[in-house]
This record gives sequence, structure tokens and C-alpha cells, in this order.
Amino acid sequence: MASKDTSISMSVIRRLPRYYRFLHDLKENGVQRISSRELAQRMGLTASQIRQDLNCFGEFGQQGYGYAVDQLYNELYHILGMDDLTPAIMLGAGNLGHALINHMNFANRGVKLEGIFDDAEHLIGTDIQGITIQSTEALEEFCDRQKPQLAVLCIPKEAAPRLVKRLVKCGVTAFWNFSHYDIAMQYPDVIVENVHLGDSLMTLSHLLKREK
Amino acid sequence: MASKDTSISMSVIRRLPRYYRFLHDLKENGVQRISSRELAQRMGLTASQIRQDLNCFGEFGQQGYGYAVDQLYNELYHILGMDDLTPAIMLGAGNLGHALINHMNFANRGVKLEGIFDDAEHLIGTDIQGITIQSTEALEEFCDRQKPQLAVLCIPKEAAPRLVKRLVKCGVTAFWNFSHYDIAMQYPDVIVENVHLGDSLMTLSHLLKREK
DNA sequence: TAGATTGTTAATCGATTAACAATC
DNA sequence: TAGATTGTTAATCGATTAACAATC
Repeated sequence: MASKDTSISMSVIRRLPRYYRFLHDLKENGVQRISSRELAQRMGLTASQIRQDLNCFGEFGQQGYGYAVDQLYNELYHILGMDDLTPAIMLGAGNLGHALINHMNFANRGVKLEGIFDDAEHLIGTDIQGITIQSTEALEEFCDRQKPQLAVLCIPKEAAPRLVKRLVKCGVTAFWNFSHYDIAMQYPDVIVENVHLGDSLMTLSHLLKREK
Repeated sequence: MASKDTSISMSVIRRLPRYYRFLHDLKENGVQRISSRELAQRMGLTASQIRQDLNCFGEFGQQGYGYAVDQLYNELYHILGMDDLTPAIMLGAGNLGHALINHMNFANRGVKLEGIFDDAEHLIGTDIQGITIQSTEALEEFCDRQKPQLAVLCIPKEAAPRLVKRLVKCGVTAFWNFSHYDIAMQYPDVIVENVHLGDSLMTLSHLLKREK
């Protein structure tokens, strides 16, 4: 059984998908058991940290043996909540939104994309991966019916504040935000994952120059 | 003048682009001076942290006054190295690569994209934003000539290990990695910014489920 | 000058690592 | 059983916050 403590730090949570990814690969390669020491080596972490992290959720290992890959993989699958798909919508079906849908398997990440909205005339009515793009005018009506909990924002910065407000009113409680706009502050009880690609590239470019 | 200490923590460095973004907005809105207290409030940080962070690079404020927005913006511009463009290439011009190029202003992030490589027949010879897509067969020759320092990886996981090896051999020292593959470990002196979009979405989806 | 706000040192908090008894 | 490796407590390390003297 999972869950030992309710207050697990973000540092731990952010490592979970990576554990999941490595376990998946081990499983695929037919590895049946792994010790925290060996997993640590492969992942560039310490064995201590892995044991500490996993013990936030339960006791999945066995003294003298290590962890059963298949079992640990399944535990992570449940911990991450991959068995229960969150209904979601996407706002903005430009280059980036389009690419995300084609590039990512949402269902494999615990998310079910059910609607796409954009205001560009030439996009409305076309579809991506079987989902028809609608005008944002249809947003409220759609949310009433489908109750999406998560919104993926692939919209320009300027459009963000107003749209976030509308979405919060519609009952959306989580945002995967690609717009260059920081949501978190104004809506303290909303869950936000900001993906600032520009910040990420600048950080890298800065590190490279710092080296010299 | 910038630079006080050479060993600045990653936590600080990762906040720099965000400071830069907020300063940019303040400047655009005609704000001329700002105190650490007010900036902290707007950014959801503490005033202490902002002063500590900035003091890693120099003394940019004035007691009793605060920070001159325009001056601090320029300092950050230099600290981040935005004045000196790093030559870069992109590997993989599928949906995601395509979207990144159209969606991001590389030059505004201190990076100059000079080449795009892909092996799909139907892409070779076409161009994105004025850059012609080449076969990866031309990679070594191109690197010899242009000496790109940074590579953007928009390739499938399976293709990554071999391609990274080739690129490192070609003298590439920094990777902006979108493939679901972790580079860092094997090449300790290479700078890597992994953007694991899948991990990011899983984290969000997990946080949402945890709430209940 | 008095008020404001910095730069910087000290205190606190949290996360990572080390150590080791428990046990498979 | 002996060896290995966990779960967990204690020690260390680093990052954030608080406090305050310096000074514009």
C-alpha cells in the first residue's frame, strides 16, 4: 500500500517521473531486481536519496535483496496516478500546441485531452489527433458539460491573464503553462506547472558562457 | 561591473531569467525604480532573497532608494550574456523542432541557430525561418566549418545516445535536450539542460490527484 | 536631518548524505 | 549461517530568511 506521509516535498515529487522512466527501461531490458546502490549509479544520485525518496510512500524493498523492478514500477505507476486520467483541454493550437499533441502521449502521463480551443479562423473546425478545434467562445459551455480539471496553455503572453481568469471560473484547477506569463501568485489554490522554455534556454546559454 | 564570486549556485542562476523577464516588463511599463520589497511581492519571493541573489554579481542598488530598473535590466542582460550569441544547431526538425524555431526567438536568448539537421527525405532541402534543413550526413563537415557550441535535440530517445556521441566529438559542449533520454552522466564536462516535458506533465497530473 | 532601503552577517530551515541496526 | 541491502535515525550541508548596521 502506498502513502505514509501526506506532506511530501516538491524535491521528492519532481524526482518521481524520472524514477518511473528508469524503472520502465530496466523492466524493458529484462532486469528483475535492482539495489538502491546500482540504481543510484545509473541515475547519478546517491543510494541514500533513493531509499529516502521511496520510503516517503511505503516500504517497497527487501533487505539483502533490493527492489523488485516490476513491483516498484507498478508502485510508481499508482503513486503517480497514471491509472486515473485527468480530463484536460488545450488553449491555443498554434505551432507549439500542435507539436505538443503530436509529440506527447498525454494518456501515458495520466491526462486525457478532450478539447482544443483557438480563435484563428483557419484552425476552427480542423482537427488534431481526432480532436476538433473549437472557438474559445464555446469554452464555458464545454466546461459546464465536460468539467476539465487541467488546461494546457499554448497562448501568447498577452492573452494569458484574461483566459486564466475565465478558466478558473470554469472550474479548472491545474495549468500546464507554456505562455511567458507567471500564473501562480494571483490564484493561490490553483496548481501550476510553468514551462518557461525561454528561461531554460537562457540558463543554458548563460552556463556555457560562464564556463570560459 | 559584474562578477564577485565564481561559484554561484544553480538555484540562483535559475532565477536570473525570471528576474530579467520581470525587469523587462517593469521597464516596458515605465517604472523607473523598484525596491527589493516591492519586486519580491510581485514575483512571490522574499526581499532578502532578491538582495542576496543580486549581490552575487555586484552592488546594483542604492540604500534608501532601491534599484534603478533600467540599470538593473542592463546588468542582467550582461550577466546572462545576451550580448554574445552562441552558435547553435538543431537536430530533428519534426513537429517539436519546427515549433520551437517558430515559437522562440533564439537570438533574444543569447543563441544563434545556424543549422538544422534531419534525416527525413521529405524535410531535407526545405527551410524553416530561412535555414535550410540538411541531412545529418553533412553534420561533421558543417561543425568543422561553423563550430557550433550548442545543440538542440528534438530527436527520438533511441537516436539520442549515438547522436550525442557524434556531437561531442564534433566539439559541441552544451545540449538543450528534449529527447526522453538523460545525457549528463556519461559526459561529465558537457553542459546539459534536459527539458523533460513528459516528466513535467506527470508531475502536474500527480499534484492534481494528490490534492483530493 | 529623518526615513528608506540597501549590502551583509547571523539564524533558521530543509534537503541531502552518512551511518547503522534490523532483517531478508 | 554469512552477506547484502534495506528502512531509518543522526550528521552535514546548502539555501532561504531574518536582522541590522551602513548609507543614500
